[in-house]
Amino acid sequence: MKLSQTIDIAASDIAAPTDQAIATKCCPPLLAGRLQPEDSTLLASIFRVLGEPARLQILNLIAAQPSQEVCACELVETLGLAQPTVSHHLKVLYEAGLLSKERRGTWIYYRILSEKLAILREALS
Amino acid sequence: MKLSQTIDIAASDIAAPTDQAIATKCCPPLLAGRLQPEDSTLLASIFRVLGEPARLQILNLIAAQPSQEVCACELVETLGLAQPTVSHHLKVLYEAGLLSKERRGTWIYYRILSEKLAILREALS
DNA sequence: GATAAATATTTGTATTTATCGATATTGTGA
DNA sequence: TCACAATATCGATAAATACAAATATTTATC
Repeated sequence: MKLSQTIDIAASDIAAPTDQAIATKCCPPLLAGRLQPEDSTLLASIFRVLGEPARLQILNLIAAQPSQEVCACELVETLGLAQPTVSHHLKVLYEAGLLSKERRGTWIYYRILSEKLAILREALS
Repeated sequence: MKLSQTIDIAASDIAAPTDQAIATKCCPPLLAGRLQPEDSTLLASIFRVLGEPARLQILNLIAAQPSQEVCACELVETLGLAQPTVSHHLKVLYEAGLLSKERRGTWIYYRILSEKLAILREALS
């Protein structure tokens, strides 16, 4: 019998699920130096992920937990969105490198990857 | 005869052009405290503005100028986009409170409103 | 006022994306 | 293996938006 395993992986640490991968290091300065066109596309793709209220609420809900993590099932209840919709948003956040996922039995727990947020913060400095 | 006037106004300092106005103070903490649904919509609307490569390049171009400002005509040349498209992006940035505009004769110069960027940075902290 | 230049708006189209129902997949426990 | 629960994927639709051509507006200069 298989016991519950703990597998914690960030999307951007492994091979990207899609062709338009998002590099782990993508820290072009927005307000200093010259931003290359490719870098602007990369940065914009991350900001666009934050451009949805539901996704911001997901990040906020995770950050509000004492455990700093939340399982997908809780999100479905809290956000008032359909399960496929929540799953979609989690995937978008995950593939952007903003979340890590960790399976524990049937449940999957998501955590914030603060590195990516730090990159965005630096880009705004 | 009318001389060139200097009129420097930020979109969010005056009555909003559209119904979905963006408040000047909109600093709900993303990673601390509870984010209200309305706040998430407000924050997302600003992040969405940054979710376009052309708009990030506009901000970067302005920041790269020693004068910290740029006239719209330069942007059209540099970005390689049609003039209406650039005008549209400038309008989006302006109405989001990220840019201020200043008319000097025929030309209009745009500057970055760092306050809004600071709000976003705090939201990511 | 008339003309030319810079910027904004209008309008239409194509693309992207949020949403959800239906269905598939994965893991647990009996 | 079977049934159940959690999550992911598929397919379709509606809404948002980027883009540019055509046009309008604003401003400076004559």
